[in-house]
Amino acid sequence: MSDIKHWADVIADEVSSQGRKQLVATGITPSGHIHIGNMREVVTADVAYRALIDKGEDTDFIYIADTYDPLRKVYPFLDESYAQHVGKPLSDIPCPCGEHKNYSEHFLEPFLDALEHLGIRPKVYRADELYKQGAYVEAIKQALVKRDEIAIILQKLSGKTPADNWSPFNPICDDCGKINTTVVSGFDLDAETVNYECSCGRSGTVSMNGGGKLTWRVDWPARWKALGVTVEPYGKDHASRGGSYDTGQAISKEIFGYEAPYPIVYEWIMLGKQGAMSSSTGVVVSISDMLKVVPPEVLRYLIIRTKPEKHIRFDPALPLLTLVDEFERLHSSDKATPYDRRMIELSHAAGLCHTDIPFKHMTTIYQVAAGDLERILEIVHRAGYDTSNEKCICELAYNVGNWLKMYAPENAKFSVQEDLPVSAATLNDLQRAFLTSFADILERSNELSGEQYHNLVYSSKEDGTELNGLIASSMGVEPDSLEVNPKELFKAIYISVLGQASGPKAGWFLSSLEKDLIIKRFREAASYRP
RNA sequence: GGGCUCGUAGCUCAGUCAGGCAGAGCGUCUGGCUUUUAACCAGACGGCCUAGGGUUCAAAUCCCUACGAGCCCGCCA
Repeated sequence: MSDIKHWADVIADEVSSQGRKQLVATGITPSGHIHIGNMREVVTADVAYRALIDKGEDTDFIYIADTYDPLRKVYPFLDESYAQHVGKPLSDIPCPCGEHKNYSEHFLEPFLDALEHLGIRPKVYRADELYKQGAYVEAIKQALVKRDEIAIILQKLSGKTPADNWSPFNPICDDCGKINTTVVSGFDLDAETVNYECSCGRSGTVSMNGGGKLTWRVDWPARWKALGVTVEPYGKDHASRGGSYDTGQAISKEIFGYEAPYPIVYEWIMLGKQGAMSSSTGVVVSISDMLKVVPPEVLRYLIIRTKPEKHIRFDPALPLLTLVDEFERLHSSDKATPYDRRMIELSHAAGLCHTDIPFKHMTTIYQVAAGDLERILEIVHRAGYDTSNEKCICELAYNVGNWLKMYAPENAKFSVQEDLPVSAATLNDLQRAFLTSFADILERSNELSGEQYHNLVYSSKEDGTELNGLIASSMGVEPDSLEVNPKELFKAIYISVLGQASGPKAGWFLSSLEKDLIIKRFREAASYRP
């Protein structure tokens, strides 16, 4: 099936047209921490953008931060002092940590930082600046003049009748600073001003250049026209009949005389079994947390591999490992189909840092080394991996360490048990004989290297070796008739040390433990009969 | 109540627009790698394409209905 196209290329095919400049737009309101759910919007837009560029279309990509939207309520992560700011534009509210220019910058900056990591580089606009620069003045004038027509469109499509005093423009009160408490009482097209009355008692006049903003359902189509947007992804919340895309499309065409952009409707990202990701329910994985755990390419891949209209079930625990694995496999596979290769291409982010060490394997190495970077490098080297790119290995180790700390399920972790695990009761005679004999030999030897441990275990099945002889005599049989399957012996090691049937590369693992502990534990396990 | 989107292997999903033998990865099982594990390689198992009806020579694909999942319809992304 080599003729399957990636959805982004299908979109690019559909929108591309001779000579017209394409503008992919995206936007998010920076009213709180921006999570992976929101990330879908920008990644979707970026992929559409890249697909258009790859088709040779003249295309730009912009991101508009809705910094002029009012604060809706005091979110759980805000303190009560923010009650006084509810209703004010985000860009006029103080920063929660005091280190940013204002409230919206506080959330925007880390987000823009994450975009950089993901290789997403749109031209960034801030709504408050656009309004202040006058980018919306024409639209504001038309909207005010055609207020009634817009009201009819809204009524007809959404079924809601706007109130008598409704206006497409919301002035910002120059006394209380709020934008959702004012009522328009008049306007002057030549002076480019709007008169209002505020529920705080104030009545005044504001400029169309930043003195207020269009209400969302009008703001959106106004933006399409003002900036020339031709493609825009948006969440399915806008997609239902009578929703804001529907009304926006009509307003754009009938009021502003502009064809609405090509819509890309995307579904939500569901978090594990907990349902949709949403800041209000607290079901959230922030982008910065995710970037601590996985390379940016994988994050992009997560979003890119699924068509926008399907929801993505995202689980940062074990399934995340599978995802990373799948990505790495595709990345280095020589059997990748053109479709696979296209996905890899579209997943490409900034500063590609690639090692040939699988993420999953690193979880073992990391735990054996107890997170110690030098030991990790040592193990990696010993295992025969390419260690020339130390920085990438460290990055991977950093991701893995965070994953283990933040999301790893218990069964992906292992730790040396403080006491003899009760599962030692299941050990058979051969395993017991092996553990005793192994301990005996260890007692008489010096510290062993990982490889020596490894070889020592395997020597058990070879006639004439010390271990083989000890096991045979311990079991009271002739060495000739002794049948040893090393697999069983490894199991015995894991059970007595970890309480699990399997574990990391045994030799290297043992060498990371205290020799005395091994001897003591093996003897306990061998004689444990509850 | 009205609307939007989705339902394909145990799991995650391609394939649906343009009807033409039911696909991939993961997991599982089996075997291989005579240094064998949570590494690697090969093979196998695995499906009433949610259900029912319709159109058609031919339907996972198009149409209708039902069921299931998620979301929107509070001008609020």
